[in-house]
Amino acid sequence: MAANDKPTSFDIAALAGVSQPTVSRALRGDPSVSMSTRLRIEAIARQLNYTVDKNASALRRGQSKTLALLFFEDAVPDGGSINPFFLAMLGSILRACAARGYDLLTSFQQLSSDWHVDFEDSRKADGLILLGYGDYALYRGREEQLLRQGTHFVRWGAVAPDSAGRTVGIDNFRGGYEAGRHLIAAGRRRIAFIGDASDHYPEFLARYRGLAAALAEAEVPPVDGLQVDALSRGEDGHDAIQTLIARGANFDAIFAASDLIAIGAMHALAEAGRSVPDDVGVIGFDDIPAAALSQPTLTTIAQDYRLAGEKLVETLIAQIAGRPVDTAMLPGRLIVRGST
Amino acid sequence: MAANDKPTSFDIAALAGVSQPTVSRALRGDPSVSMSTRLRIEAIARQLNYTVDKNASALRRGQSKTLALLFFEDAVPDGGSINPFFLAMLGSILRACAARGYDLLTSFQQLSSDWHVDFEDSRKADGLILLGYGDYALYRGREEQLLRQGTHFVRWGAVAPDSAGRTVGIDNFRGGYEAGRHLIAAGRRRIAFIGDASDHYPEFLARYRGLAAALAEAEVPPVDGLQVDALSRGEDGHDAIQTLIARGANFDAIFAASDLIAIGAMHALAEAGRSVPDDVGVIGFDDIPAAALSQPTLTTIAQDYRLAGEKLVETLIAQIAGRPVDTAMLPGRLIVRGST
DNA sequence: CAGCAACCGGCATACGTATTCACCGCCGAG
DNA sequence: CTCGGCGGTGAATACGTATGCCGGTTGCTG
Repeated sequence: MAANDKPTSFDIAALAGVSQPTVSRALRGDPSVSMSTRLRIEAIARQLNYTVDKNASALRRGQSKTLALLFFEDAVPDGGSINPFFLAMLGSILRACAARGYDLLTSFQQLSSDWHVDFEDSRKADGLILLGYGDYALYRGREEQLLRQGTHFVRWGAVAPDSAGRTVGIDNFRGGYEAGRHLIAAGRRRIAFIGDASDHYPEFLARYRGLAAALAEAEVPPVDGLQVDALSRGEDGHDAIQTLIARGANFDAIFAASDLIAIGAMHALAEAGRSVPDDVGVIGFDDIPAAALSQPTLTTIAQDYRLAGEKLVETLIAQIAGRPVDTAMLPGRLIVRGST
Repeated sequence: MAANDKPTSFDIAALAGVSQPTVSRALRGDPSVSMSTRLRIEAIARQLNYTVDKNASALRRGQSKTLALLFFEDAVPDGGSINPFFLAMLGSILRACAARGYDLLTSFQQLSSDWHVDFEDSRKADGLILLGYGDYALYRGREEQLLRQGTHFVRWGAVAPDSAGRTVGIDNFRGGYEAGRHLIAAGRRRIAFIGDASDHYPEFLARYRGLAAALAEAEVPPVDGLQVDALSRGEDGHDAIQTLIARGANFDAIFAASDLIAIGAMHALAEAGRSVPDDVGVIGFDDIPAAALSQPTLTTIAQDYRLAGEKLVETLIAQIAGRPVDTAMLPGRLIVRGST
């Protein structure tokens, strides 16, 4: 070994007086290596600062102990920032991976782009985690391609019955229902929903349906004209409120499909001179960090991103290992703050 | 090739009637392959959905076309969330990597832990990006180890003269100075600084010194007792304000070392019945997304994370390629919003 | 004392790509 | 006509690890 090269298992072997395969076995904890040999090898390895060459290892074993995280964004203005909720998920996914000895590759994808999905193809990753709100129709097709190729993946999103074991998501319907109940219990009767309620965004749609169910249950008569489309940015929420007001809509509460929308909406309400929560109650969805920082602080349905990341990783790894997996539906949790 | 296996360069070669090395050369754009052969090979590769096995490629070439991003956190409460500013940086780093054909591995590190810094050691990455506020003393030593090992890395942080080419950072002193000038121009005279001003956090310290310089320049007499330590969380800012008030300190403006701190501080001010910006002006640092969403919206010194990510990646890649690099100092930009 | 099992560990090789070197044929110059 | 050169390609091999298979040693049993 030249003094400057990274040591290889051959170097260790030479120093330990054994063969290279024995080094490999010893370091991987193979029981067919005696304790004393293992200890000797480990000591030398530590001393030389040896680490397994993951490329060679991955090449030989056919798996890389790496997962890839793909963020999707609908139309990213090029400097645009990512929805904080997904960033929070990133954190918990990272931890879950680390706990299981996996590394994580991260990547952005435009929904419209080709996502060559090079990662598993090129064997850099053993599986894919798909994350992002976005027009469902757009990646429906890609997903089928992944299935055809036998790629391992899990998606965060609306849990559909047809994607068994490949989706982990929150119970959006239930979340919407809880939000509705909370507002109704607070005496609100004319509740507006801000968010796309088409099947292009199945998660938002489920939240809307949950709200509708709560209203029906409480026998609150539905009011027309209280739903406004909005995607996920704060500006969208802001604009939606202006639309409502321009329509002359009469509302005493807002259920926003995401916290970003809700916060944008609160700004618009403040500009319009409506007080939150006195005139209008506002509830969001996600529980992003900014929800606790806004003024007033935002009541919301928290998605447990810690559990979510955990579940995503666990499900994916099980799938890779060929273990049976079942679709996971996680609970949302109502967090009452100042806005209601 | 068994029908179900991923195709290799040998499969392409057989179909194209050439040898495997020719396939490798053709796909890598080596000019020694004739145009007609190249086109034939490319067509077949596309048809078979062939992608280069990155593990084999990395093993053979000794580089992986992958960078690793290491987040540092001082003391992470296990579910804790990451400073949004760094998450924003993550986004821009991702884009910069993608633009240059690099993948990005992401990882958390506790400052106290061993960061075996396995990534470059184990050849999964060609270089490291170090990101995080944190007690400088704690990773000083590790950095020297990296240098000894010849690891390629760049750090985001205070640009020190002794770490030539390995640090990219914002001009914290200048940022603090601008913040001070802005507050003074607004008629503030008793400006409190919230943030650690010891050399354990050189970035915060530089911001503080910038403020001091602005005060001196304007011949505003310094006031004692207007600096309170705070790390980076919102609660720290909140507590710091309470400390100030408990001290009976008389202040008309706050310069917080980070936006999170500033937002926490604004909450504490609201609780204490002080109006922002009427009674107290508040300015932060970073320009995290929540700064535009808080109420009132927060005046701050923006760090251009887009440029920052770009610079980090560019510097690191240059270093890997053996090109000379120089330390980069980026400008901050004052963004005036509602809090001043 | 022979036979056998359990235990350890070595030999050979496979993983898929990139690169070095050698080779062949062809063309133009001398 | 010969030779040098060059464009284009193939053969061989290296990268570092993991693993199937097999052989040797030890200790125990009958």
